[in-house]
Amino acid sequence: MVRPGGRSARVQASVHAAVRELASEVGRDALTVPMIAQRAGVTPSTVYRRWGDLQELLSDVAVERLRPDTAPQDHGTLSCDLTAWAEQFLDEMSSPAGRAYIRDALLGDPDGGNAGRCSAYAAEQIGVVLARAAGRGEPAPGVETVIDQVVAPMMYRILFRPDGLDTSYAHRLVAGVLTPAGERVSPG
Amino acid sequence: MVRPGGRSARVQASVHAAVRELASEVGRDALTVPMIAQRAGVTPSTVYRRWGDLQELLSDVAVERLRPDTAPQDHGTLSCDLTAWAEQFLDEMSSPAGRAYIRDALLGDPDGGNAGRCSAYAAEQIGVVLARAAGRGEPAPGVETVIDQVVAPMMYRILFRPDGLDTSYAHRLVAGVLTPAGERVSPG
DNA sequence: CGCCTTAACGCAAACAGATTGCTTTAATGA
DNA sequence: TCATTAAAGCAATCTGTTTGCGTTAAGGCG
Repeated sequence: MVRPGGRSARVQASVHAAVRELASEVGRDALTVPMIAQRAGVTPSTVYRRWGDLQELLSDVAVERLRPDTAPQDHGTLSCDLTAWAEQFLDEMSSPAGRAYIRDALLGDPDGGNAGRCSAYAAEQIGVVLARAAGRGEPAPGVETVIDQVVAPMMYRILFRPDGLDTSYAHRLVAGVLTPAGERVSPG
Repeated sequence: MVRPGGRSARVQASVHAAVRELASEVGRDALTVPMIAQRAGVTPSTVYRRWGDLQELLSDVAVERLRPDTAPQDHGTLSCDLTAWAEQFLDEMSSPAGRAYIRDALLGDPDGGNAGRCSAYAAEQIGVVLARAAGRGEPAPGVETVIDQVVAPMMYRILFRPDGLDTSYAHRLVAGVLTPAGERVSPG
């Protein structure tokens, strides 16, 4: 029996808000469960019983913040749409805050559900862009292809090689996935 | 003034060994610093002073275990070499143990140094394979291209979508990076 | 509308891991 | 061998975590 409404919902909202507030006040690394509980007007045991530990709570909050709040903008062509989306994605995700959210989402995630949700967000956004292109009659790759050739390389570098990432890298990846291979140049 | 030898080295080796032993005995999630310290014949404060916290210690150990112990085998052609390497990489990294190591390496890694080291290991192995191909006179892509189109997609799926990964996925990725784009099929 | 069941929360005590000042050991260089 | 000092040991303290039990209130039902 799950109880999604009423007091439980208020506690969840209050705790999430407390995490966001305190993270911006004292910094993410200084967060503790008792501190969050006090700000949320809740006892620590409530947090531990619901989320298990600090990492799972942070993972929960991170996934919410990584959820796109709006559909990708329509620039008229697949190339422009994908480029703009990739540019924004890289920009947001490679920032210190973005990297912290990604790490948190991956971290406190025993069953992989939160990570899967993050990936689903990106896939959904890309799906919108590609469906739009199909509606225009433009030839377009599949969602999985874009994930493999655009999202995955950006995410890999964000996580494993944070240095030297810039807009032109996103541009090269998008160009690569849209360009017939003969004319392609190395994205390195 | 750093002291890499003598007692410090013994403590480091002893603690690392304790982590590996205990991880296989009681499971990674049950590890605690006091437990590790006792097994290593060391006081907890020593571990905290040297590694900061449990996550950084586990990150340290994880990176060591992710280091390849041998050069990629030579199968005679670039295609075979890369395929075999990618297959083994995916196999090792997508296992529960492999995923735990990757997560640990990413996790307790404030400055990104450990994650960078992991990426460098892969780049080095790929570099060997590609240099071998060049020695044979085979045409070969650059290391960065292979990382973008083979390593990154595998790692992305290991971290964000652990389901449905198999050998054929690695094969498709390698085929994709070695095949002139006109004849390419979608890797999805 | 009010009662019943029980999930979820509050409280507080007990526990365990993390931190720190001070002392002691031993690695390095002269 | 001696002087220096990084690193380890020890122990007290502090803070975060866990848990048993009583209380509150959400959701279901007559």
